[in-house]
Amino acid sequence: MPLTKGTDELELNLSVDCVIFTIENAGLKVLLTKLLPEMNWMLPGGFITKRENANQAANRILKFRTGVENIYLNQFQIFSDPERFTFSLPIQKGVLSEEDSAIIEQLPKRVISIGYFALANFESIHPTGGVLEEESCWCDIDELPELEYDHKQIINEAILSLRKEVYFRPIVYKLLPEKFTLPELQSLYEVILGKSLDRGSFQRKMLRWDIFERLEERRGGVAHKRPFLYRFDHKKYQGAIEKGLNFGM
Amino acid sequence: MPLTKGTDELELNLSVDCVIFTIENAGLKVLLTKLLPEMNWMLPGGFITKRENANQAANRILKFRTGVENIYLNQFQIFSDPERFTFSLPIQKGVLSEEDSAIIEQLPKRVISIGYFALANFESIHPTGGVLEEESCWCDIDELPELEYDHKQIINEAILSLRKEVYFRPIVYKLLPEKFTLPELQSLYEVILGKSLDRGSFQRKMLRWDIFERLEERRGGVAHKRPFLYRFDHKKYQGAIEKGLNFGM
DNA sequence: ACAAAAGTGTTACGGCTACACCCATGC
DNA sequence: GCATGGGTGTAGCCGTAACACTTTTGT
Repeated sequence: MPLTKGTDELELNLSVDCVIFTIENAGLKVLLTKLLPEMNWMLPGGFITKRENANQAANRILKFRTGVENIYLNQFQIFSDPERFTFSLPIQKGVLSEEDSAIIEQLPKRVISIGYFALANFESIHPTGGVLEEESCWCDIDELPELEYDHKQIINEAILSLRKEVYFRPIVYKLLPEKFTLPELQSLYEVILGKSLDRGSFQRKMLRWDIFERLEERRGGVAHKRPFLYRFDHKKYQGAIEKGLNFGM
Repeated sequence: MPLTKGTDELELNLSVDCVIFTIENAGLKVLLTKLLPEMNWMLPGGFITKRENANQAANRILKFRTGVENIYLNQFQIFSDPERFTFSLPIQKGVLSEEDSAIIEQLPKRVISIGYFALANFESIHPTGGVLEEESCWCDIDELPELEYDHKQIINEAILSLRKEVYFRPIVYKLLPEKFTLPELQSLYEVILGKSLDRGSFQRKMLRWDIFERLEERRGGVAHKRPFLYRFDHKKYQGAIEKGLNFGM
């Protein structure tokens, strides 16, 4: 697959980079990709096309990388340093098509990037696609490798923004499957906020918000009391918003 | 003064627009400018140059428009609709220099803009400068005229962002002179949040935060008890931050 | 039976709201 | 003296943290 459908359809100095978060094994991970084996890991991203806005570009890239639509997306910052984009891709005959090489040589020296973060449920996502048969992996935020460009900075800013957002909006459930237990939700909050929470207080706080629907089912297969399953309830959430409820942690 | 110092120094599809807030007569105002009499009012803004990042551009524009440096600035959103920039400037011989006309004809059809809001103290600002001897005015946010491009939308988003920010960070003092009274601070909060607050509770909350230094002086010339003057204390603020104090309203 | 973890009850504390009261000032 | 508005005191409510206790399950 060629890098683009044709240079003239892209805004070559405007890109979008996505920090896609997920939870796996009680750890907060981000999706990284490697364009070529000789390059460092980087964030999934791409140029904005001439006929879409930044949100549309981010959604397109997310769908391309994860196969999932309607993921939670948040535009959190712009990275506009004149020197941030130092394109180190080795241009070798045989690795890139003639067309792609020509495109890369035409790229401007300066690209500003719009940073998005996304929340994805690990089970429902299958990182695929990407250009040039590239690799991709979920990487724990405490074990980031060397990254291309300023992508490490982008991830760090994304984590800060995620925390800030989580501190006053109940968005973390988007990292979980449709049905989840309160202990699972709590462990999620603990990972993201980086501190432990009291179980009793946490449960009561969540239930007082009254935005989750408690199901009849319980999670089985555990060597202790089986916890109830809950599901996010959009109607209840809207109602709570209208009442001016405060979701602060 | 010509529009630019030379087209090749600008990123012609990247602009910055500033929503500069101030308080006057107990009303929240924004600074608007008019490039030419035939045009609608618009936000102060400009293209990013090749050697600066977005923050530097916003600071440069702010200094140019207000004469003040180190104003509080917050990058709050990007406006990237492909159709948002429909340049309606009437190009007439005699109004624009040959050079400027040539520049405008070269402008790309699409410009994305990075939205900033700024908080300025009314007394210390003297809106000046601007190109083409243009007018400028402070306009109440409840009485906005027709605006060029999508600038009305940008202002509305800026107001929302300002409120959000104010709800959990004590930044409003930046709209006041160095020394201010608690009632002045309260009236500011009331204007921005759009609701009235209890005086007693408000004062105690502010004092509990312990980020303002109470001076010996009082505000005179009033037909009632003279209120104390306060000053924002950066050291105390840093201390409060480190203690994890919550500045929620 | 026992360990492990879910779920619930209880208490104490702190912040917030609402209202009352007192004080200082200019007219 | 009086109206105006700043400053402070207080009682009640509510959310929260902390901890103890009970319940349910798999081994």
